[in-house]
Amino acid sequence: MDPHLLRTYLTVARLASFSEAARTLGYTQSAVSQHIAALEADLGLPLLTRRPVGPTPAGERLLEHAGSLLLRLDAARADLARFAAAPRETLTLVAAPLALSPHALAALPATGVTLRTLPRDEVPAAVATGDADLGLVDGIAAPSDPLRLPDVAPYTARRVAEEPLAVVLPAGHPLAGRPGLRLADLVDARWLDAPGAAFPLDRLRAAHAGPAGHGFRPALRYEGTDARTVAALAAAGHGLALLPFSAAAGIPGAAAVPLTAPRLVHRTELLRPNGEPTGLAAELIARLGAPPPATR
Amino acid sequence: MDPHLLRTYLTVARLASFSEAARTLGYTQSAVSQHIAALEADLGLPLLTRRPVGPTPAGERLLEHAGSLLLRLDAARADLARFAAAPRETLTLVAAPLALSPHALAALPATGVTLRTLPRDEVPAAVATGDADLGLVDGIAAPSDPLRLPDVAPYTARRVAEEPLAVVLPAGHPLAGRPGLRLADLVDARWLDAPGAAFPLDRLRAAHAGPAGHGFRPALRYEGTDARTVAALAAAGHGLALLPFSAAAGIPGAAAVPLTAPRLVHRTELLRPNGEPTGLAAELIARLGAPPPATR
DNA sequence: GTGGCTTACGACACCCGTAACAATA
DNA sequence: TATTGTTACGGGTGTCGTAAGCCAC
Repeated sequence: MDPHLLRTYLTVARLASFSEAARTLGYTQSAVSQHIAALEADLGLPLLTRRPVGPTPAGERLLEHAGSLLLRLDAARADLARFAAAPRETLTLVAAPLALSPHALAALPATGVTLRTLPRDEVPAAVATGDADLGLVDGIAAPSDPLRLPDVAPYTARRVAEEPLAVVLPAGHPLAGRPGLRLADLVDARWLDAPGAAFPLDRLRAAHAGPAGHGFRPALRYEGTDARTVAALAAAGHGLALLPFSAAAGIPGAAAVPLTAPRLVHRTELLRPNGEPTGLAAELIARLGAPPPATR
Repeated sequence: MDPHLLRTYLTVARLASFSEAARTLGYTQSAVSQHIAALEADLGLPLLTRRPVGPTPAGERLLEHAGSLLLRLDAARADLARFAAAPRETLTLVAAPLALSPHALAALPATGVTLRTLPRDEVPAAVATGDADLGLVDGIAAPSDPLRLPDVAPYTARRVAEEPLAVVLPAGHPLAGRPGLRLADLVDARWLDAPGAAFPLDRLRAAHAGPAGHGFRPALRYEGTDARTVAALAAAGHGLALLPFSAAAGIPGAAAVPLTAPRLVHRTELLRPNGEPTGLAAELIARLGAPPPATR
């Protein structure tokens, strides 16, 4: 189970072709063929069907492991590389779309920071592999509960902000006048399916904690990352949306009704590699700073 | 960053000796020396001090990564090996001490099961690496909240039981008569430090969610895994203990007072490798079975 | 001087590329 | 027959063990 072999296996499975994978990796087809053969011999199992090329059941299983394995390997190398490198003048901050609260934006220093936004679940990996120095992620959690983040590497997460959640509905909606709404009352409604900008619907199903599987039927799907667009879509009656209150308020034609039950908040956390932060990173951490850190 | 090199690095760091590591791994000292040199050359950093042998700061960092990396590698290999192996007649179940509720014990089939108990945080690794086929872990969580388990490998966790928590105090204790107790009122008390049988004290500090760091001062330390002993120690006045109600009740000289705030339960989950369970495992899962599974 | 890590060197295995082969569409 | 994966073979690289050096106690 040499990482090289895993990497070629992953590439072959992704591209569904030995020759394409060879081109991508800078090997000959022959070498790729030998890699796969070696892996199959090592594990004693066929991993790929040939012609057409695709993973066998065992291969599917290996795919689940190989990705995170290689990711962690990259993360380890990047973490050690940071140790050797001289402290840099500039710094990259990646953020999930909804993690950029006005407060966070105001806290950015004038110069030296590059900001990039990424889908929510790619942020931890970006920080782990050193693609970014710091990351802002958001999510739904019980008040003062840490987010559940994938542990692709040992990093430190620190609370940056918590704010209430709001359900966005058209201003004319029968429930729009309510002072608060309960998730349980909205299980059967149509919801905007906007995993990039709002939250994946199965996240809502999990939060609802009812009998799993059903409810929260998807209406229109939106693949962008702009929360304002989601709110506007909700205002136009394309489906409900759950957003942090600050992102939901002030949309023309929309009503933002606080979510009262279950007791959940929109939380954002700052991710950074373990260890002492360098100059500019330390400054940014302090500016965004908030309560005590929790290492994982 | 060949896994072999990581393995020898880990061994050398653990044993603080090149020659000992060589004996353990079946290499010569020379080979070990070359491994370390190769790793240091690859990363461009010194990882170990010689004479005495110990990790440098960068080496410390690598240790954090290397362990889980190799664990995941083992887990992947074990998972694939299961695919090749014939379904077995016998099955190993590992359980954390407090995860064995009377209900769970009653559900075990008459034959074919080997039961082993392990410290709480070794259970997921045991299931991942195939040392065990199924695992029972317990922990403290908000009602109907899944446990926070380390994701050493892709496995499936399924709720088996939830029950209230109780504070155990001596029968004569001033608070013993109360109908319920709040964790906040007990921050300044002395607590038994019994991470094996009860819960690590920093777990309590986290649950309390107050200003981190202090509170829940440790009294006597108990390193065994017997909950009954912990309860008896609490009865004898050696410090408070938090236990699942069923484990806390019925101890002579002890009062078990339900914990009322924060709203927490003792939850136990069944861990199994992803994929279709085989015959005997499927039976056990069904017997212990409860509500819907959640894959991670 | 002894124990323990490093370096030099040689044998062997492994890995990749070239090239001939096989199988599928 | 064209394309794509497999197999055979040869050269280069890497890895391990033996043995000699080096350094600290």
